[in-house]
Amino acid sequence: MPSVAKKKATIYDLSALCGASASTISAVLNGSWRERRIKESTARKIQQLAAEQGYQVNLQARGLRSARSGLVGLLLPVHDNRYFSSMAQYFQAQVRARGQCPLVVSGGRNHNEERQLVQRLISYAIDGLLIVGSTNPDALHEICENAGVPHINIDLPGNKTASVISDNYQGAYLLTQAIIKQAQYTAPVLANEVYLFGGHDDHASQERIHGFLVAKKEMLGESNTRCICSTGYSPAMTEQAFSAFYKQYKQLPRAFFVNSSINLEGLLRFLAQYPASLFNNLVVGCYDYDPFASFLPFPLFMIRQDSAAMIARGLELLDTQATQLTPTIYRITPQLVAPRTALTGPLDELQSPTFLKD
Amino acid sequence: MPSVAKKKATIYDLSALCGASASTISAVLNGSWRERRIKESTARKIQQLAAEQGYQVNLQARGLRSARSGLVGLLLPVHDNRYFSSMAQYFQAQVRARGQCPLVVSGGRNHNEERQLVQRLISYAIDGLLIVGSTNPDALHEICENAGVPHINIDLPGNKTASVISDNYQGAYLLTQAIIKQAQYTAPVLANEVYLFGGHDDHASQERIHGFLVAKKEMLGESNTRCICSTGYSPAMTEQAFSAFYKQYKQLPRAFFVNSSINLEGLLRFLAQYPASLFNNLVVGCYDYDPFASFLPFPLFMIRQDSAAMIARGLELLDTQATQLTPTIYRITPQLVAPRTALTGPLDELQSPTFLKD
DNA sequence: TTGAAAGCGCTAACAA
DNA sequence: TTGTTAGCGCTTTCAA
Repeated sequence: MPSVAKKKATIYDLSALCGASASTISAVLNGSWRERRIKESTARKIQQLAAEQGYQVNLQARGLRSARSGLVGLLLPVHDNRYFSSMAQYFQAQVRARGQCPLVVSGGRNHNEERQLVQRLISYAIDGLLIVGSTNPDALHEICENAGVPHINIDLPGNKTASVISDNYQGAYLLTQAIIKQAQYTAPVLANEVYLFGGHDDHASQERIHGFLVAKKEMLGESNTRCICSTGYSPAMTEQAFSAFYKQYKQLPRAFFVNSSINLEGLLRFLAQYPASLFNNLVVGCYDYDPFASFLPFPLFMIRQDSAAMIARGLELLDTQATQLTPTIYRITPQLVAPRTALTGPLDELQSPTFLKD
Repeated sequence: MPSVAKKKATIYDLSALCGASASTISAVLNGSWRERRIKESTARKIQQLAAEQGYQVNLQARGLRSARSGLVGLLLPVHDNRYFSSMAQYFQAQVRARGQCPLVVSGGRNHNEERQLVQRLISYAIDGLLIVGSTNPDALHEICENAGVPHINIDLPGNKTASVISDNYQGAYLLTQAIIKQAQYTAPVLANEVYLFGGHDDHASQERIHGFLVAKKEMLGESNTRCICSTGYSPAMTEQAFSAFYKQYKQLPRAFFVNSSINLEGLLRFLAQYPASLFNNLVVGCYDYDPFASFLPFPLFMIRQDSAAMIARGLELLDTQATQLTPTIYRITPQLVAPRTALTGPLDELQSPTFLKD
């Protein structure tokens, strides 16, 4: 660097410049000056001086002294996904509005990685943590609990602290009804022609499978097989699942339910290997919403989970967190989205940027 | 909390427990013990003790003392976008691999917000910052420079520090060629039937417009109008742009180039208002890649920018940052993606999670 | 090979 | 209404 970085001003520098003591400066600059009964005029003077000098608090020092950092953590499974990244978007806005700083990390659905990240965040003295979609939230709970860090589970519930989740049963029920009805427009549908792809051993999947089975039974009666194909949480593994199915049955099911947009991506990888004309009559449901997916060339019903509400509720709960014997699970109602629907999202709430003028 | 958080162990607690001094403990626990010529056996002993006691460094204290935090910042325009969120994904992985902690924030393309965020990050003593897609990177440069924080521009270049950008001219040239060729399969194409939607006054847009115009001229000759429609950076504004075009011409262009996936979302909002059959012959190019968009029911060519390479180069440069009179701009070649193509992404590099077993 | 001591920049009692 | 003082938990000379 050419102009070597000027050493940053401290409250002592300001103190030397204006004669007030460091503690007065501190109080003025951190907003506690009214309680400290500091004269309005001194406060103004100091604020002006600070501005002139380009003073910036050292938040590490403040955090060290006060044992809180102003950082609020969001632990996601992955960034690269519309559902989770919209959570990040809302989280960032809401945390900033509270005057804190968002710290968004992703653990790649790897439990070890998640543990390490949480440890790390705690080492930075985060003031709170939202844990999204962890497959072992209770282990993370122990870590947070030991460190006295308030934390809430989002999307996948735990048994040790409050959780905010999508109403997976309800969403799956609606989604299943929708795809069956759609398939029935073409021809009557049999119970064993409707499948679910996904279904791991986590809570969300259980509930979705339940909703799927109930809706199916109500509309089509009992089937002799469960019609559930396990995929993984990656596009590649999902592609394999579809390939395997296709190899065995020489076709895809009349209608099927896909557990998330990540799985849906796997379906596309599968489809890409064949001419588009081969799968003309697909009817698909996806438990996730993606604006582009909604316009795919087959009827695709989706569920949009209300990530704004989930984040808002999660942040609220961080403040009120009282440990209960049986921690509450808050269910947030998701929305069924018909094919060819372009919903608005978090980006629509951004301020109009300056280039609007032209 | 029921079991009130045990006060966290400090190096002094460990010191009391094992008789070694705080400075010895410190050296052992931060890895500098070999240089300090501490006996292997004492080191082992202390490490074991620390593990037993569940000791965790206080990174605020370490940071305060050593004037670095181990935090590396990534400032994005928005989270909720495949291009930027894939950057976040790669960034997180690479920063973690370097033993540091990623701090991803988004400024919503609002310059004030960006300034505040950068100030904030600096207050946390970040060790470096990648500035992605800022419309005024040079103003942010001043702030970082004053604080002595190494920083690199990504995606949109600045004049004050090195920048890593997509080769926008080349990408736009290829994309334009592709959509014109595609449209020509149906019938000959005139120069004024091919449009570009997007085009703000930033560097990337300029270069893309240039590539678009050159490719068009080469293939179709000069046209009497420029065929460029300004949209904003939001889906809503883009929808308006398409509506306005449609109102005026009663149709969309034979082939057109859309500046980003955010603009493409605006196109879908427009399309959603009409029956699908009305726009059967669209040929579209999008300067961004989205796996779902690739399977839309019209030929959609896309450009995938190499976010992995951009982030990797950016992080490399952070280490070597020497201010130059004319800071270098590194261009990263993007990839033309044919319709119906499902590329792999950052999620494919994640470790296989444990539930693979079933 | 280790320990003692000073101090990073801030906040919060306690005095004045 | 303001100043003095003692740390927060760590790193880093300097001594031993």
